[in-house]
Amino acid sequence: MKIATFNINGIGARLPRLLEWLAAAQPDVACLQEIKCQNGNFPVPALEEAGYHVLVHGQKGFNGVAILSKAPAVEIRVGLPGDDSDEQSRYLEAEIDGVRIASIYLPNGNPQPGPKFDYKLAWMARLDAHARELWKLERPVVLCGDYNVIPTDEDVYSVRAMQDDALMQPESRAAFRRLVNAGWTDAIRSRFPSGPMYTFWDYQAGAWQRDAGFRIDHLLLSPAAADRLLNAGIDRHVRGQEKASDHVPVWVELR
DNA sequence: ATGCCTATGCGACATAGA
Repeated sequence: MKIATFNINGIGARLPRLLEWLAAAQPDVACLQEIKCQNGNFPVPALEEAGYHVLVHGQKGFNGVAILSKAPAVEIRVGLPGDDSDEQSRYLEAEIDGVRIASIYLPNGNPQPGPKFDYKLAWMARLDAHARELWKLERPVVLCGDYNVIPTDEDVYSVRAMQDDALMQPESRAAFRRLVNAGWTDAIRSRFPSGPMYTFWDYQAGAWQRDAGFRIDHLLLSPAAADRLLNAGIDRHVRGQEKASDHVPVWVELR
């Protein structure tokens, strides 16, 4: 079972690239982030024609997450619990082939300090609380998405260039560590323990050409899922295509 | 110190991203 996460940065601009990647990579499940459209404008027919069931949690203009699956999916949760006043579409959870899977678009948090950074940290605390509930299921769970956290200095092309960014503030990293250290497996670091494993390259200043990237898209596996881990990888080549997203797909294969 | 680029929207620039 191949499960992927892909921040597509706008479905309107990315549909051709997404369809090409689905056809080539053949994921059983694809968790998407930043679809940037309302539910009614998501191209469900084109994706169904490509062989996928579709769950969408959209929003006009910004944010928005979706889950595509070859097998039928049961929608478990729309939106992250813990704050009824939160109207941003950043969390969608489904049960697919006996695996609980979440598509996560964690707030960026810039500029910091400020209200956006406060929202990021509050959102991470809510995610941590919900992850602990999922943990209690003692079943295969995959929490995947754009976490907007650079976990360590090894995950960024330049610590100095990014030192004031919300993505690698000590508070952001501590919150991510608190989540992972509860017992989740960071799939990419499990497979590739060291070295740069970037998942994002900015559109600006030739970041892709000079490999000025960082690792912010993650798949966290519960013990029952980690026991089934066969392989993990990053589809770097996607970033070099015309009209590419600034993120690339990251995936795991479970037995 | 800032912009660099890209996507979206009741567009003709502003906002958000990271």
